[in-house]
This record gives sequence, C-alpha cells and structure tokens, in this order.
Amino acid sequence: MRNQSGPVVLVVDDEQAIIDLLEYNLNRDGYRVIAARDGLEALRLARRERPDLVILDLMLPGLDGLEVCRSLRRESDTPVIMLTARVEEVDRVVGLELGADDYVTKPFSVRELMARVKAVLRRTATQDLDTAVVHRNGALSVDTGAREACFEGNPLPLSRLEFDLLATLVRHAGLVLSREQLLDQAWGYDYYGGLRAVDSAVKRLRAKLQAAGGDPIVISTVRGVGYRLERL
Amino acid sequence: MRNQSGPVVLVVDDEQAIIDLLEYNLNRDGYRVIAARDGLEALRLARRERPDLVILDLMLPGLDGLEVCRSLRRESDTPVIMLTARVEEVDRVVGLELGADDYVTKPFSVRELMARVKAVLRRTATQDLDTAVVHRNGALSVDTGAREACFEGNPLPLSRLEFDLLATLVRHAGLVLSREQLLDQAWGYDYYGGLRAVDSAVKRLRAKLQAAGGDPIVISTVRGVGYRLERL
DNA sequence: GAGAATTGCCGCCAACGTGTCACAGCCGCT
DNA sequence: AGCGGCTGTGACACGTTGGCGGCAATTCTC
Repeated sequence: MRNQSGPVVLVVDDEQAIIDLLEYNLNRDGYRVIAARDGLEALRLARRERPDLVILDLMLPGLDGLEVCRSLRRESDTPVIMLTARVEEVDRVVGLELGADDYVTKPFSVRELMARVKAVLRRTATQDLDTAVVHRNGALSVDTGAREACFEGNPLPLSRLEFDLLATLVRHAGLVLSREQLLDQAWGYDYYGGLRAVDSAVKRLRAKLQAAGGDPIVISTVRGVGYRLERL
Repeated sequence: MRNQSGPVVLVVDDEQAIIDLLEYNLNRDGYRVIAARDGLEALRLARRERPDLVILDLMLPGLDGLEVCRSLRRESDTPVIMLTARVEEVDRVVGLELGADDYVTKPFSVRELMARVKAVLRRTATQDLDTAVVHRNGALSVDTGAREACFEGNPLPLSRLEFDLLATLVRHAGLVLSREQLLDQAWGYDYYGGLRAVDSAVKRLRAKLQAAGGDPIVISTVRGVGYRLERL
C-alpha cells in the first residue's frame, strides 16, 4: 500500500461499525488507523502512538469525549475532529472552545469526513514530514512547505489550485495520473464538478511554465488516460 | 464505443415519482438505471446486477434503508448515496445513519444529486498508484505506472489500447490468452463489440514492435485459441 | 463596493484512435 | 490436393479526445 507509514489516525468510538467504516476508508487513502472504544483507552493509545490526528466521538462510555479532548489538548497539539450526534449550536461552540479543529455531526457522509481529515492535516502540515518537502525535477522545484515553485530559476506565480496541481504532479513525477486522481489529490473530495476542469487547470499551468522560459512539454498529455509530469 | 451501457445505478425508493425523476436524469447523463421499491428487492437486485452505485432512500417499507445500507456494506464495496427526509426527521435516527459515501436531504436539487453521483463514482474509479510495476521480458519492458514501453531500447509510441493490450500480454507472458480474456482485461468488462477487434489491435501492436526493430513474432498466434507473448 | 484574479464550463475544431468490413492468404485436416 | 475455417491486412468511417479561447460566476483584494 501507499504510505506504508502514512499519517496515523486514532479513531475513538464505541460503535464497532463506525470504527470499521472509518478504518476502511482511511486505509484506502493511505492513512494508518488505530482505534479505541472508550476514553481511557483513547488517551492511553494517544500517548503511546502519537497519532497525527484524532477522530473523536463525543458520546463515549466512561470518560466523556469532551474530557478526552481536553486531556489530549493538555498534553499535545494533536488535531482533533469531533463526531457529534447533536446539531445544536451549543455543542459546536463548546467543542471548538475545547480545541477541536473541526467537528462533524452525525449523520455524516464519508466523503465529507474524509475531506475534513485531509483539510485538517493540511492545515497542520507544518510538522508533517511527508508534506513539507521540496520536490525537485530538473529545472523545476516545488516547495510544498512554503508553497513556492521555481522553474529555471524563475519563481512561478501560481494560484492555489495551480500550485496544488503542480505539487501533485511533481510528487508523482513520471507517472501518469488520471483526471480522477488529480481531482482527488489537488481539488479534494468535496469537489463536485466535471473532469474537464483538469484540462483547464493544466492549460493555465502550462502557460505559466512556458512563460517562465521552459518547454511547454514538461506536462505531457497521455491521450485517453491523463497527464504526466516528465521526469527530467 | 465504450460504455454503451455506462455505469449502473440502483435507485431504491418507494415513490415511483422519484424513481422516474432520477431515472430520467441519470439516463440523460449516460447512466443505466435499475430500480427497487423496497429493501428486499434492493438487496436482491444489488446482488444480481452489481451496480456501480446505489441511491438509497432512508425510509422504506419493510426493510429499513439503514439495514439495506449495512447489508450492502457487508457484502461489497458498492458506494451508497443516502436520501433522507428533512433534517428534523433525521434526528430520530441520529447516529445510526452511517456508512453512506454521501447523503442528500430531501427535498434535493436534481443538479446537486447528479453532481454527487458523478463525484462519488469518480472517487471510486481512482485506482491505486501502487499498482505501478515494470514488467520485463527480454528486450521488452513495460512500465504500467508511467505507461511507457520500450523494445530493444527504443520507446514504443503506443496508444491507450495498444498499451493495455501489451501490458496484459506481458503480465501473462508465455501463456495463451483467448480473445475473450484479452477483451476483458484490456478493453474492460463493459465492452460491446466483436472479437475481431483484438485482431486489429494485435496487428497494430505488431507493426509498432517491428518498427522498433525487433522480430514481429514476439506475439504469436495460437490458431483457434488466441495470442501469446513469447517468453524471451 | 469596484476591480482583479481565479476557476469551472462550454462550444468548436482538429487530430487521433479504434471497430468493422471485405477480401486475401494461410493453416490444418481429410 | 482440395476444402473450410481462421487469421492477417488495408481502408474507411465514426466516435472520442483534448487544446483553445472565451465567458460567467465566484472569490479575493484593496
């Protein structure tokens, strides 16, 4: 699987069905999952395994989710996404005050939760070893930490999307990526749009690469499949 | 020619009006629709037809939508979009409605639902990056990640189909593959067409292999059976 | 709040890929 | 040798694909 040592997510819920569901989907996206069924186990696991993210059900047997969140906060800055059954605004405020980075109300869609997981991890990506890397490919360098890219020595004035697209491509330099894969990686789960959006973005990216002085062929089209950043 | 019958969507709802509405719109977007009016029928259809996606109303006569969803989950990876009634009514089943890839509350906009259908299917369609492997057979090398093939050191300018065909052959180098098997692997399960398409594709592939300098006999014909890539 | 930037989408067009067909050649069997 | 059935081949037409320019909606910025 990808990311043998991908980000580790701790799932805390007393329903096994939910743990299974989240584990399945998180694994599919390259996360490693550890699970706890109650608050005490959660804290124990968190201390030992130092997960990159905690998904925490508010309602837990024994130690309450709020308590767990508070304790987690006290001893580390691990980001937390809360699962709550209540929609009332009160819980939201309380939850956020306690330091949850995001919250999702049940019933939730897997898509939405995955989107938030990714978003939270991106936000706290400063220490994430995987994400803060300078990728180099010939005359192209992409610094995902500073979100800066250079081509032939010239800095590239890229928009957010263009940068994410280029970063995705350079991260898998030499491989053909389908439009679906690109949408998933650069646009995110929660994108509801057509595939041709990729074409447009590639067009704009190519234009800027060319304006920076290089061949426009750095991103090649693989007809019927997708795009590939040529390994230089 | 592809997807004469596009992705199959199973719509489960007890209101005929909704089935009709969704069927009309899904058809217009190139999906094939099958419908069930209650939970048991849904499960039966799902098992038999193996749809690519299920749109499932939460409130069903007889077997409940949640049950159906759970059962579907248990026996396959089929993604599910859940239709639920108004948010207030959701509260009654709060915390239980899990396992759907996405959910939409009634009344819903058709546009939005269509967008989500597309998004969920796109998400499922993304295959793993890790299946990227370089196969080697004598002077032939096939890189499924970069989708590049070389013969005698010369890169082969292959089309999508030609590449997939060659990849299939090299994956089973030395074995005879029937036209049916080749169609299944390289064209896809949803291919509608004659067997002789394989002949044409093999012809083109042979021509390109020869143009790259090698013997054209690398792919040999097994009369009455199929084709085989000789192990070198 | 106006202007600029971003970004998704549409329509057009050219190029490409691919299935089909008809026909010729080849193979194996009797 | 002759025959029937596969298979190779070339031509062709059709559908598909992706680049391009432009537009409109949304978001950002000052």
